[in-house]
Amino acid sequence: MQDHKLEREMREVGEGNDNLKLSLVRDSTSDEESELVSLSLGISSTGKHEKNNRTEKIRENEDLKEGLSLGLDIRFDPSAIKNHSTESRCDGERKEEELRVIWPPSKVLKRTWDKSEASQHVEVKKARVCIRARCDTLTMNDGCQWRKYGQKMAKGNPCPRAYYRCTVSPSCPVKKQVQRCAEDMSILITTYEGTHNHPLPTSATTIAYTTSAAASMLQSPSLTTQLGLANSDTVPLISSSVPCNLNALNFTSSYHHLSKSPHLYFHTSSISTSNSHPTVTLDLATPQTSPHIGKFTPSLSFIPKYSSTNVDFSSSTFSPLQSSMLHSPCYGDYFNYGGLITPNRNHNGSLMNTGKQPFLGHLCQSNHISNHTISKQPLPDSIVAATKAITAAPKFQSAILAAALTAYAGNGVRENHERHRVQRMSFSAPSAPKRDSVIFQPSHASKSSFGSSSSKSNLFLDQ
DNA sequence: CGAGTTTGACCCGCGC
DNA sequence: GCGCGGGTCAAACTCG
Repeated sequence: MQDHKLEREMREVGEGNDNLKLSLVRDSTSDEESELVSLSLGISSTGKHEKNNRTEKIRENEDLKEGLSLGLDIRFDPSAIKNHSTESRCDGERKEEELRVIWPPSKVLKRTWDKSEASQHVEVKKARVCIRARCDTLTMNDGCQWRKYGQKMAKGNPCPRAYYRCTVSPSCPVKKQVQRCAEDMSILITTYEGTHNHPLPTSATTIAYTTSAAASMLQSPSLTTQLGLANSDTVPLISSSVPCNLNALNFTSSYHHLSKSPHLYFHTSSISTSNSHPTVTLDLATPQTSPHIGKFTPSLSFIPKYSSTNVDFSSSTFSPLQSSMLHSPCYGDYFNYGGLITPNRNHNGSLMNTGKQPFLGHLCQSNHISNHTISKQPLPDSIVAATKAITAAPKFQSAILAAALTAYAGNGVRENHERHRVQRMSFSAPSAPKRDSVIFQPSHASKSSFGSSSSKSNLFLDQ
């Protein structure tokens, strides 16, 4: 019930802005299946803690009644959206503020780095989300600000593991580990742990949403039972094909009537509970053939709200993730489909480049991406430049990542979507010679794609 | 000079 | 109990 309300309000938010079309649709069946979603923390993979988990599950289900609850003790506050829908929808800053996800801590935290307090967060510490993605930079730009506090050589990997803390708030306990994959140095393995206890920029919430959603899946006893995680195995979700109804991951944009399948298939992800930290791994770097769509799976489905033959993002229905991602002040600067590409700036007006990647100076000048340019007039120079701008954007990688993660959730409903007019944004398989390529591939009516790499960027247009 | 990074030392949990 | 490895601390260093 509340989900439907949220859905309606989210859509209203989108319709209030010409460039923002939201479509958060909860399937009518999801009310039933939401019972299967447990957001309990500190899930144990073994049966001996099952009793505790059950207690936690009951507690968490009670929490669910109060609002959408994400894993890792994250609370999604629908009231913020409600407020948004009832107030001004034109004020960009206000929208940004209101669309920020407030993640209140389970308790007010002082700096949790000291050991005495760290012990109080053992449970929170247990759930981790590991993201494997091809990335040429030192770290993925996920929208958050991080401070490196350590580096260590890990056994069996020639590449050092770096430790970062979130510095958005001095009391934020969130940490991440970054390490290159030993087998493939182009793959960056980022492991997130903990819960932000402060408002996040929208661009950061994309990752936070998805990782926490994945964590919530990990923490679902029902799911773990289905997957046989009680045996402390790593379970490839691609082979399990277990329907995963994730409240948090169910942000896949769709029309209500299309959203009949609440099933999510994580084709290249896995859950591991073999160590002290139950970890869900979202593998965005491994190409795999999906039984559902027959090609590399990370693809993002869009349903054009209006008949669209262009790559018109503003007229497509995005999930909240996608919308916030693409229309946030951060992305908006780069992803301003009809506007000037300028570097991101943080709240203080200073340049945001948390990943330390150098901005491409020329890209900060007068490169434009317009709907018209993208969809109608292939202009190689400007397009290439624009593509570079997009891919050089400090937040873009997180956009890609979030979109890809969202895409996982979207795969389950794709089959339905494709009976209709579906625009699809897909992320190319790394089998391509160039890495980090991104393909926006609207199906049927139109097709266009961005491609980029560390060495060269290309934009392919195919009307 | 302040903020962020580097890096060796230290702590702690776990397996043997 | 011991050793190993992961994780963290904090002084030194770098950079803007």
